Amino acid sequence: MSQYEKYGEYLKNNGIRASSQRILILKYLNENNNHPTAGKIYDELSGKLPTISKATVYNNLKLFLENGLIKEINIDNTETRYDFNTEMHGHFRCKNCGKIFDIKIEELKLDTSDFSDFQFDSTDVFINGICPDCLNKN
Amino acid sequence: MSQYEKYGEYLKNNGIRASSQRILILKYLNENNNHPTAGKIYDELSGKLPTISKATVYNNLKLFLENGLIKEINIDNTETRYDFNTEMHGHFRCKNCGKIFDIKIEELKLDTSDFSDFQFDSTDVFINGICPDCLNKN
DNA sequence: GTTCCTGCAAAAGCTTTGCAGAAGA
DNA sequence: TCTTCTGCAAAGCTTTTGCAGGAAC
Repeated sequence: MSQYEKYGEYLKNNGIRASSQRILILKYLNENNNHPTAGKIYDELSGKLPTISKATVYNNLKLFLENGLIKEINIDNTETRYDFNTEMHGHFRCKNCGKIFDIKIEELKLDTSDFSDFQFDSTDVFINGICPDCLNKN
Repeated sequence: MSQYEKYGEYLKNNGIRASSQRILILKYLNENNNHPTAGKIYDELSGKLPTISKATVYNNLKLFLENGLIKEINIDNTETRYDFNTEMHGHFRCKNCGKIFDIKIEELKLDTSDFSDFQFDSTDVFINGICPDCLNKN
């Protein structure tokens, strides 16, 4: 089975029709752990499939998100980033250059005494700071 | 010293000129722990000071943020929320109604072995889920 | 008096939506 | 064949910017 077919199967197993656009978007997210924005994904895929539109990218990212295939990162207020990886990790964001680094979480304990009737779906940890490259420049 | 003068002093102590607009914005954030958006703050203040503009609200929120007077919450991708409180707590957001609740963090331990040369400025913990009110409705 | 701020309007992003034609099952 | 998706363009949001008049110090 080709890479292409593999992603198609994966989509169908999740109840999503397998269009070539969807396969390309999913493949990109899986192969590039760069926390890309929708715009970045669009720019990259335009090279391979020039007719693809931004609306398709946005609509399908939303669809993947609703089906739990990907994760949303709202560490920056101007644009949403996406992440294929689902294992528990935090995100460090450099205030200066905007680069994002994965950081492993060893332990997170919340006081849930007032939240017994709440349904918890996901937890995100965001760290803001400055990366070594930017520290050296200043 | 009046409430008004108190906020003015607070601003000056932080090297910021004390305009009536700035005092109102800061006062609103301090007295309302609702994690308001810029739009919400503008709407509320328009009642007291009809001539205030959205640009002023946005510009001053940015200014307060840069000076560490307030905190930014990017739990939702469509709009930025603000928080006067600086003590360490997480934010629970209901996926259904969008309401935000403060949640106390007992412990957070990160694996910083690969981050020794990074400067850490702030840490945010966001939890997504569904609140009891919305759970009961469905 | 000098500097900085406000308010207005317009612009600049990111994201969503309506609809006709095309592709998937 | 029937349903669903794509691509285009336009619209809808939040947020930022330029500039003349006004307020703070």
